[in-house]
Amino acid sequence: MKDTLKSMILSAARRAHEEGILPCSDFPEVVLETPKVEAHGDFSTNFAMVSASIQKLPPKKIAQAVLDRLEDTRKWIQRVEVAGPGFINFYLYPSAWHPVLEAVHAQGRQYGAANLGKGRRIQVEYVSSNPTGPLHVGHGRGAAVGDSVANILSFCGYEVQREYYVNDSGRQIETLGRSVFFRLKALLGQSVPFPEECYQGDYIRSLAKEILQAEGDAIAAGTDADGIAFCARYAAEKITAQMEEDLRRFGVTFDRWFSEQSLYDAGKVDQTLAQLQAKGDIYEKDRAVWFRSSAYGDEKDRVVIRKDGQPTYFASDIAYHKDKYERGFETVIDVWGADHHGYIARMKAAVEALGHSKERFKVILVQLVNLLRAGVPVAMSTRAGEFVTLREVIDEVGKDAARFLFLTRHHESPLDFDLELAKKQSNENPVYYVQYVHARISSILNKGKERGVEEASFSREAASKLLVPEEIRLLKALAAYPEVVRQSAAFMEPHRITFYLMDLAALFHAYYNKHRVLTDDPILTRARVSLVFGVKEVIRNGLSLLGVSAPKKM
RNA sequence: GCGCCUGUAGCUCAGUUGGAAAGAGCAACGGACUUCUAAUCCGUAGGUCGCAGGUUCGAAUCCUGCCAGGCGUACCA
Repeated sequence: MKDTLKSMILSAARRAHEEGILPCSDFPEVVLETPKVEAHGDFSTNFAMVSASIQKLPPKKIAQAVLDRLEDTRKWIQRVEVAGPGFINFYLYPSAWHPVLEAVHAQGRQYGAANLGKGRRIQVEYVSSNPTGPLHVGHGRGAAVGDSVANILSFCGYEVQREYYVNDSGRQIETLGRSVFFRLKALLGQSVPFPEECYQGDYIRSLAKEILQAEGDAIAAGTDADGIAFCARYAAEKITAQMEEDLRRFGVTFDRWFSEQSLYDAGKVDQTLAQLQAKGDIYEKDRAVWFRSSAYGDEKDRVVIRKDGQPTYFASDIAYHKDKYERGFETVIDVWGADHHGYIARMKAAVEALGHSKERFKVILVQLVNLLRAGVPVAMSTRAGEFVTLREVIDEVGKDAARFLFLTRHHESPLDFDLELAKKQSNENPVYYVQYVHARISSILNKGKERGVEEASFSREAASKLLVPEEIRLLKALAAYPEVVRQSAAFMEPHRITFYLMDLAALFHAYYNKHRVLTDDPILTRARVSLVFGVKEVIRNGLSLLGVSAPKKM
């Protein structure tokens, strides 16, 4: 609809030019927007104001010239006016909105989909928490954002792969092994000191107990080094499996769990460093090996091999990203916690040094989550093993409420997550507000079916009965959905969907309270059933992009 | 010190990428259930968009400089 109006405006302007009223044949792109105030019409364009400097004419004069030459072949426009400093405002007939409903009915689950991606391959990597402890709330936000971005991109025509990078190598895994090993020793009755840098949480003791029961004798008989290595492998696998299960319950599943260790096993870290070395981007200084990231915009060079000979995390991360591009992804998206933002410049530098455009690497930074209970901050410290796990949050407030609340903020603003609020089944909790629309409409449709109303049918005759302002508002909102999805994909901002759904829900609840869907007039009833069915479809579609269910009953 | 993010109603936050008079929810106050789900709705009240300049027809939005908060600034990950 917008596109049709845009081309109407442009051809009117061209005619004005041919008639010699507008001197210049150069026209800006027509931007149509929905005014904030309903009194300013259904659509509005600043075309005349933007053209003013090119045409060297007052905006109002240009607007009038365009307005006089509009050819409304579809009979949509009830009234056009020049307003304010030179806006052209369009007031449409209710019938202009009826085709929207036809599109929603025809496209169903696909309504709102776009083909921005044109099948291009894109990878979203998210969560990627070290397998040294359980997932906590902060990871939950990253999971919700990453998963939703993946859903949205997939809905918009990208071929999306979801990946979890498992840091199953290096120092922190060794620390994990030692932590479990020392706890196990203690269980064996040996008094050993428990180093401060080791993980303190209770889950370490549980793991030690498990190993003791299964492999206790072998561990006791073997060397400490073997014992630590065994504990490390066992614990990392076990924790990874638990994370996978937690995420599954959170509605998040990955196409691939990518092991950091596998990069070393396949010699890919060495290969990658050799490639950079061949380009002259690697050098030795102070007995360590450095990557010349400052040549690619980073503030300084970075160590890739420490002087003790051990590669840094960054070294394998470069190899990992090289591997991603070799797997054929055109764009690679990493979802990181905001505390990693200092890492972006060096990773971008690495991507560029590997010969890929920086544009092909994007980072979504997700800000911290402050966990509250009834307004009081809940203390969290990973070191001390005091934290609220994602699993506890899911158990306490449910998957839907948690995922929805994580997406009620722009991902770059910090989020207060209140456990009590999340559990509240009231207006304070937006997830129920939106889901309630779906449940209410489902209920209406059931009642309608009992009375013999066909739910999914659309007819132009019936649709023409949709005339009250609340109905037009709903139709306009449905019409806006595809644009919201596109923007959400373009900016990788799922919260746009969340806010759209809350707005649509508000419009529906207002309509519901003012008008009855099932009336004595069969044609009007059919029209309204058809409308609310459309609303239900869009609510369900939107919620599914957020990974939230759309219940038929509440 | 430098870098990134954030400052919008009492609180929590949106703001269509530069548009018209600034938008919700919560909290406060007053109303609406014999009706398709009241987990809902209607109404009232609430603002120097951190501050100061600049860019132009027009700024919460872009630029510069301050102020405040968070995070980062490892041969940790």
